[in-house]
Amino acid sequence: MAVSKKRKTLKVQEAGARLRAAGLRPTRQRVALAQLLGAGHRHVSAESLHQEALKAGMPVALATVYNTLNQFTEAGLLREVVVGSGRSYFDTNTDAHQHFYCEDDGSLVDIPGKTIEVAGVPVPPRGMTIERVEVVVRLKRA
Amino acid sequence: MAVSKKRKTLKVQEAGARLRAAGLRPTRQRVALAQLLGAGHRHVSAESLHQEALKAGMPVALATVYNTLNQFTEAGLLREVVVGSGRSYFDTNTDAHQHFYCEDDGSLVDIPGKTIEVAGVPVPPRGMTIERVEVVVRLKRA
DNA sequence: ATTTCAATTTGGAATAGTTCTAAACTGTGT
DNA sequence: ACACAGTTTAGAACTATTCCAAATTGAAAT
Ligand SMILES: [Mn+2]
Ligand SMILES: [Mn+2]
Ligand SMILES: [Zn+2]
Ligand SMILES: [Zn+2]
Repeated sequence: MAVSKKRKTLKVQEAGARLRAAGLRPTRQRVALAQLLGAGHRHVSAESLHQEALKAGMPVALATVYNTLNQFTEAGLLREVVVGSGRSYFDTNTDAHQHFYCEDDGSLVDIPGKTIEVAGVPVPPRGMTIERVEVVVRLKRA
Repeated sequence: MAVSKKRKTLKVQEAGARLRAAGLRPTRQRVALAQLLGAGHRHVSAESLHQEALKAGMPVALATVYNTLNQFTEAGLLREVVVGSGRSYFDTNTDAHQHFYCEDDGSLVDIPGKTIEVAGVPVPPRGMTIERVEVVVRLKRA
């Protein structure tokens, strides 16, 4: 029998609370997406999250998924990871950590926060501040 | 008076030689682009290089610029730097070095090769090899 | 020099990811 | 219940890039 994996989701109540805490109105759609994103560390694309919501019986427009992911990112609930032209992921883990990225299959794998050490980052040009030091370890099939 | 900056270009002869050395047929278009790219370290987008070629009186189709940049990259003459969804630059400096990237204006600035030190890169997942460790220092206007 | 043909170029169509628009809807305060 | 700013939505629009099939061309062979 084809056992369909069921991902653990947050309770509506908790998702709503997180949204309010971030200053976002807990609409039906935002709560649904927050529920899907809320449990565990995940890397999603707008398209993949959209599919997931539909399958979970929570219909949401793709435009809303984009809006929501951007709002969550601005609110600090998500982090955006850019790996290739046109391929950008949203990461539910907002702590400092890095990624393996495999160009062949587009997969993104976490490297725990304390693993990689970056030293010697120079002072930024006048009038600029460092927002983040991003390390992506690009992989190829051996 | 508006002094139009004239960028130094390679001689046709030398551009041709580089192409042959890389196993690429020195067509008129490829020679023209190689001339523009050949002198000094540069960061170009397909669109910016296309404009530059037109202004220099070397008409080339945009599709050809894309083809050529990709071929040059495969041949090891260029390196591709991905900074944001849809924004990818080609770098004439293929040596190991890193970049400052300013999201506000899309500018890319070199960080010399030996400046940043990355330690603790973990062993890649089974069946994969590390192709490159990419460090991008993301900046915001202060 | 002429011939030949695979490699290359080209303009336009096609694609993919994302944002925009303006009308419909809904959460929240009164 | 009412009002309205905030939100959602379908579809159009946009941007960067690749694909296509026809025309051109570099270089090798005669
Ligand atoms: Mn964004
Ligand atoms: Mn490419
Ligand atoms: Zn991650
Ligand atoms: Zn560079």
